[in-house]
Parts: sequence; structure tokens; C-alpha cells
Amino acid sequence: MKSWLVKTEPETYAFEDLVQKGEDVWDGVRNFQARNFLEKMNLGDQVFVYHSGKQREVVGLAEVSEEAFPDPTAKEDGNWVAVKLKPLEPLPTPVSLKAIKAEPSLSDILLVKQSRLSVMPLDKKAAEKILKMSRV
DNA sequence: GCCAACGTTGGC
DNA sequence: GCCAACGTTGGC
Repeated sequence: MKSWLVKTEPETYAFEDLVQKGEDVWDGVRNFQARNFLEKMNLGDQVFVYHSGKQREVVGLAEVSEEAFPDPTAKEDGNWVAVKLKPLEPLPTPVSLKAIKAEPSLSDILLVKQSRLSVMPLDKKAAEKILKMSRV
């Protein structure tokens, strides 16, 4: 099982919206790098959901419930894809960007290094670390 | 094919 | 509100 992190603006689509729906299409990604990561997601992979903007913290856990398929919202060229996500649980304690940056073992994750990327892989160690930090 | 101008994202 | 990072567009 792989781990991923996806970003969303809570004003537009929050983790709570995903919880309410029970399962939803994660679409609208229009960045090649992000798209390539979406395509590599497998059924059952772990997905951390991060709120950008004012909140700036990892708020919840979800899993991939359907692998990449053509993004139904895409009108333009580019073979854009979407996946389906199913919420698992909100994190007991959200993990803030600040806390992540203060953690040396997480200093090289893409969330920190490439702040504009909206879909990114997390290696096993980073995923476990974030989980651990959410259970304090 | 290069590069300047511009737009967007997201942290501060 | 500002700015850095990055992507895209258009002139040459």
C-alpha cells in the first residue's frame, strides 16, 4: 500500500464534505505532475487530506476507492484524470504545516519542498510520522 | 527554442 | 496584502 497527500482549499471542498458524501470523485487536477501521481494511485492506498489557505494542516485520512479514470469535469486537452476517495477518519489532532516543518525527518517531503503541488506521494516513514503526530 | 510578461497558488 | 515559486503564453 502506498501513501499520498492531496491538498484542497476547505472553502471550496473540505474533508468534511468528503465525509458527508461517504465517497466522492477527486477531480479538477490540472497539473501534469499531479496528474501523473493520480494515475499511480491504487485501490486501498492511504490518502492524507491537507487543507491549504488559512488552516494549513493535515486534517483527515481517506483511501482510494476507485483508480484513475478520465476526469468528467475536463473540457480541455491533456488526458486529465480523477480518482474516487472514501473518507476513513478525521485525524484525532490535525497536523499543522508548522509542526511538519519543525520536524527534521519531514523536512524533505514535497509538501514542504514544492508547496504548489496538489497531489504528492509520501514515503512510508513520512506517512507513519504524520500519523504518529496526529495521535498526540 | 528562448525569454519576458503575466496569472495562479499558497505561505507568511 | 505581499511575495516567492511555478506554469503558461506570446513575441521574436
